[in-house]
Amino acid sequence: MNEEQLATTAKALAHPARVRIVRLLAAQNECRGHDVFAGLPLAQSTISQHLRVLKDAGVILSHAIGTSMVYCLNKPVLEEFVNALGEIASDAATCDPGQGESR
Amino acid sequence: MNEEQLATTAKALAHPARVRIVRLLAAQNECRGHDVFAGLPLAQSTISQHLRVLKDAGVILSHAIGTSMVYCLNKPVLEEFVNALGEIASDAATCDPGQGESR
DNA sequence: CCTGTGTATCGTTTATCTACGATTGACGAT
DNA sequence: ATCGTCAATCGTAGATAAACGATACACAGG
Repeated sequence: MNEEQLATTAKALAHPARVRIVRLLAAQNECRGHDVFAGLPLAQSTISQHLRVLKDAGVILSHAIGTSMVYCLNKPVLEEFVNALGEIASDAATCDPGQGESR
Repeated sequence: MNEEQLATTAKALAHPARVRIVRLLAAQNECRGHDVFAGLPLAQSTISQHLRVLKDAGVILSHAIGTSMVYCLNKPVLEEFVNALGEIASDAATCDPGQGESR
């Protein structure tokens, strides 16, 4: 996974509301739009925007069912991201002692 | 890890240049400032800003050595992030068939 | 046909991010 | 003292992002 892709996925997760959405979807697996709208203290239009960001990044999927929408996590995408970062983290040696100085 | 923390770390990783920096540090483990500056096609001041973002988020650590700086990954922070996301991903069931529709 | 429901999109405001050059300050070497 | 190096910070311009209300649209039910 290249830098662009990693950054794109990270960016999608770079807002508390979107993390919350992702958690909601993980917990419920297949979630009605209405439930998402009800699950956050934000305007419907704002949440819709967040959903779009997540979708554009490929983090979630959606399909219409009747008159409403169903959202769910795109598990493979999330997993790839986690794995790529996990590799980076495990490549790194633990950092030395005297660190915290801010100059 | 709460939504805020997850989002904060994700935000730090939400730019290709910063992902690149993180990879550099993972590869070299303890990296001179000069090497970071040389490793990216950006102005020194810009890179310094990116380093600060990463540092503020706790993703990297730094300390002065002589007249220059040394940067390294804050492995535990990265690992926590990866683990938290990994849990979310594994909580989720794989998403159903007919998905891709954009309405 | 009118109405309500569920979502997406538009338009706007305010805030944050990105990038750069220029400057600053600390330090070493000459 | 003067100069060069290293890195952070300042100031600024332009690009994106976040939030909202208002509006639009599709569809279901009466």
